Amino acid sequence: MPTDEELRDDATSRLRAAGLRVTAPRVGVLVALERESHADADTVARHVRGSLGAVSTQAVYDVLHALTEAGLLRRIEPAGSTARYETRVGDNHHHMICRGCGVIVDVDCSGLAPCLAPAHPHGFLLDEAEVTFWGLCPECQPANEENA
Amino acid sequence: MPTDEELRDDATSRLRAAGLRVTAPRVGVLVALERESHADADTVARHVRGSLGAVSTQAVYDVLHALTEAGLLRRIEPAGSTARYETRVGDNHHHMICRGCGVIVDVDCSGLAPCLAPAHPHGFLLDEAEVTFWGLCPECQPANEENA
DNA sequence: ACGCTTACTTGACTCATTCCAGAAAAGCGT
DNA sequence: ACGCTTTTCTGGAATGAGTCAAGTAAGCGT
Repeated sequence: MPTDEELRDDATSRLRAAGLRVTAPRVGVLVALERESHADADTVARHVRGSLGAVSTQAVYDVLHALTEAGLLRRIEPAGSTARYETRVGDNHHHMICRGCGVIVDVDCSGLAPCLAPAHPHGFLLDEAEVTFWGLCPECQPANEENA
Repeated sequence: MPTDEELRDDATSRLRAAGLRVTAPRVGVLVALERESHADADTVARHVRGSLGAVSTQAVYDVLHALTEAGLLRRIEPAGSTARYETRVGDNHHHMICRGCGVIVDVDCSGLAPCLAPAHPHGFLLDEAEVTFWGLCPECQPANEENA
């Protein structure tokens, strides 16, 4: 478990590497998402406020957009949920989402070539295959069986 | 191209088979989605009003929910778009979405077993793998190249 | 045809997110 | 350290998809 300082330093490096100014809200957002991946804008805002004090909602949305634009964040929009963000970018990994508690877990792509080539592309020029697995996490499986 | 009457009869049968009451808005919604698949609630409402006259927005939402619940419709929520509906249910097909014009095209699953089994399920009990292909449709490819 | 039950209407309302605009603050190259 | 430029703040308002609630209308089994 890295310290907050390590996370802040790392976030700072990434911001500079992307040619962006290093500001407290930006670093805070990156640290918050390292601590809790797949958080929504509101959750990120609460994390950032917890460590930095007052930060406007506006600033949080601005930062999330700017960092997503710069490729430092990836935005995902699972069905039935608000937009969520993660710091893991650059690889085309996928997600498993629990229908019970909503938890989102990263899944490596495992290089499934078939997933990138549908049987009939109909002339489409594809650049991404987004895969979302739906099911029940270990926590929610027993609870669900009892209800059934 | 089936006639409206054929579509209405077919929709009526499906409603009865599902044990649902046959009402004008319900039949209208099913016919609308046969005519234009992957339409959002607003588009469905406009179609239905075009053929039935006044139908409340609420009724459209109620019908879409009820029919989705009953398994007569499938709801998809692509990132950056509102919820969309289609009448093709029962098979686990996927979608290709054009980043240019937003058009959605069905893609057969082609039985890609790997897509249903991630490398590390982390104890999840999965019931669905949702695949969305992103790219440019044939129409939007030239336009995009010119801009580049 | 009757009446129970389900569906539809109306209108107010929530929620995430965006936009607006001016002022204040802060980063960073020199 | 200075000053230009970008970012953030205040805070108010608007948007658009979707929901809630209570009354009215309509389907359908008898």
